Amino acid sequence: MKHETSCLQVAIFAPLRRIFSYACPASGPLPAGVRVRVPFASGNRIAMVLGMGPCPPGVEVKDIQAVLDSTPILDPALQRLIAFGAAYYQHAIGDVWATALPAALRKGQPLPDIAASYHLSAAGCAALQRVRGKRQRALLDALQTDGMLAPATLEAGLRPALREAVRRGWAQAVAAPIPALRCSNSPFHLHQEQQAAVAVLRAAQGFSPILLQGVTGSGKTEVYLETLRPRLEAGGQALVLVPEISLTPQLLDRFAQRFGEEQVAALHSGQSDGERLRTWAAAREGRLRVIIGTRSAVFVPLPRLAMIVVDEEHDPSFKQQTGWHYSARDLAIQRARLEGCPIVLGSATPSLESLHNVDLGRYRTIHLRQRAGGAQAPAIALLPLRRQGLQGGLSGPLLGACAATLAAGNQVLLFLNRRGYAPALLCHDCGHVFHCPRCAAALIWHRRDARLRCHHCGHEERLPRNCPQCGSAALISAGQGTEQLEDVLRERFPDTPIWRVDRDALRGREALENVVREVRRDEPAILVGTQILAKGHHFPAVTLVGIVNTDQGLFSADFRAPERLLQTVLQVAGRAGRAERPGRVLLQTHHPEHPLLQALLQGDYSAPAAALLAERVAAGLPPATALAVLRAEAHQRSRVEAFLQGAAALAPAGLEVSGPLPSLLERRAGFERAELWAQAGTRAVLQRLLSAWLQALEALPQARQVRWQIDVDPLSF
DNA sequence: AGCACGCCGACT
DNA sequence: GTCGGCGTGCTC
Ligand SMILES: [Zn+2]
Ligand SMILES: [Zn+2]
Repeated sequence: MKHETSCLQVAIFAPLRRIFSYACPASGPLPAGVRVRVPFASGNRIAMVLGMGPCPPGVEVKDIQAVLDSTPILDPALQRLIAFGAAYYQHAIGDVWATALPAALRKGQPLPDIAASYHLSAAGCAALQRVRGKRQRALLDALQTDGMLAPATLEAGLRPALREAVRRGWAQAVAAPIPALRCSNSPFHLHQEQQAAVAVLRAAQGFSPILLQGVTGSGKTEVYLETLRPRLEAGGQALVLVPEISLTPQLLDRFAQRFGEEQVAALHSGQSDGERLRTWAAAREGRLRVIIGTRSAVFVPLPRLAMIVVDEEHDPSFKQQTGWHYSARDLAIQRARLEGCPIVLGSATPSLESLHNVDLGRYRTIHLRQRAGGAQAPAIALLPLRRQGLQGGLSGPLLGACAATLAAGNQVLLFLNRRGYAPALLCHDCGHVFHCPRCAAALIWHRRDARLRCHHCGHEERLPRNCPQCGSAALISAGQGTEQLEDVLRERFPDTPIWRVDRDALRGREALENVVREVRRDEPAILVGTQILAKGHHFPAVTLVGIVNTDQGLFSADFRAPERLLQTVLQVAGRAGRAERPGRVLLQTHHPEHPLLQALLQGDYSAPAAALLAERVAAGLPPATALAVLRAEAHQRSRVEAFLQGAAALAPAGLEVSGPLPSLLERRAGFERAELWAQAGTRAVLQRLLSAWLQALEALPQARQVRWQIDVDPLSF
């Protein structure tokens, strides 16, 4: 029997809401943050050491199989961030660790020693004469000619050869020097607001969250660069988070030009495991000064972290939608708090959460209202739709405006957040609607490849010829998608190039870049697209923006829909126009009198956003209160119902629970889905109450009959 | 999450 | 008669 408090406490890299104990190794206790391989169930798994603790009573603990790290792979502040992330989002600690680490480390690969460079040893010189392997030969030659080689710069094919050469003693490790930082000066003259912003941001010390509200084209990136420069020159490192992979290349270019190619790196899920691991390890050793990355980059170790930037902080992509439902933006704020560094949240259309924090005095805020280069804000106007015939969802006036714009030699951008040809196909004779067999949703007609697809599960089928109900061949579509818009426009403007920009049209890596390059040639053209058009790329020759389906955002069951609409309209508007050719934005709507649209006409974000925030406060919704959703799914609706009823009954005093309510998508991939809403006055109180509640839920017998998960601060429903 | 065990449908 | 479908339960 082991001593009471002498067991290793370990988090298995799996979504298990418990900690497991193993015998303390004979060599002594291990520090928290070291990975181990442990026997588990019938096999073995990788796990993270959390510390020492009491041995479980009545269980024969096993010995660990291997210690994978000689020192903790994350510093104490990041370990605390992980612990916070598990506690706040009520998620299994082992899965949180696994999500936070690069895949290679999660799978148990060793942390590479990036600091080491290699040169040829005496034995290697001798071996040079007789070695025959092609790879080995090439490697030794390279070592001889270059004198010194860093694995990170070595072509991938030669890395195994290097490992082999080290093993045989032909190559010898030496600590490579960290390249010196050489900043170039800003090629721009900062306008007065930018200078003021930079002055405030440079002066920020310690934990200090600052919301940078800069209209599109106000030069936020230049403010980031100039703010970071002195901090980097003083030896610091910086973390820049962006919502999407597609936004990294442009930002990476700007940063590399200013701070040097070898000082800056991207980190995102589009990279290979090996590439991510090398970048991660180099950042950890202080060899990289700036990391630009998406969500999971918030966990990259940076020993001299001096500042965090979250760009486009309003973007919902910062919230992970599967597994551990964390918000990278919110964890970035927590990280800044734990590391005691300033954090800048930048956006032209800040989230109501951040605006609320400004109102409460938790964040400072800086405005950039001036556009660089004297560009004008686009004028916004409504196009009321009153019983007029629509052609493929486009009104006569909008088509007319398109024609006029093209005739003047300018470009048009039409925004419609719906892929496919039509969001539904139905029988003209009996009204039968084609539904997904596994989901409670209509199938989307993709006319280009004559298929019906479900956008919620993987289901797809050939376009049917007849109605399965009555046999009629008269099948008609309802509603419009981007494909249909494209067709209508081609017919109406046969001589104008039309670019469809959505996930279906953009097959392949470079597709978007190609379209952007073509469109920037400034010939008259029409861009039709989804969400993708709202992010990143600027189209200077676009002088007309049409929002085709405005009303989708006005009357949605999701209480965040109006906020999204407001942000999307202004973000899309920001893609267009330039100094000598200001843009204009037309919103098609059946509800021109709607207060949100009326407020939008001013072209400013602050006023309508403040109004939406006031509505949320009045309705007791986030960010005025804290919300979590408990979701459950099972093949039998009765099980879901029974679990959620049982859960509601167990809610601790103070936790306001409503439901069960059917989810917005009642059935997905054959699973019936429903949810409970749990609210509390503040996030801290919510966290405390949820912890108690979930502990009780785990003991609930009905819990084993369903798949359940908790989403704290949910963004989509 | 894996993985083993166990109990019912359509195959050699 | 088996092979394998996934529903259920467990992992220090
Ligand atoms: Zn029919
Ligand atoms: Zn489906």
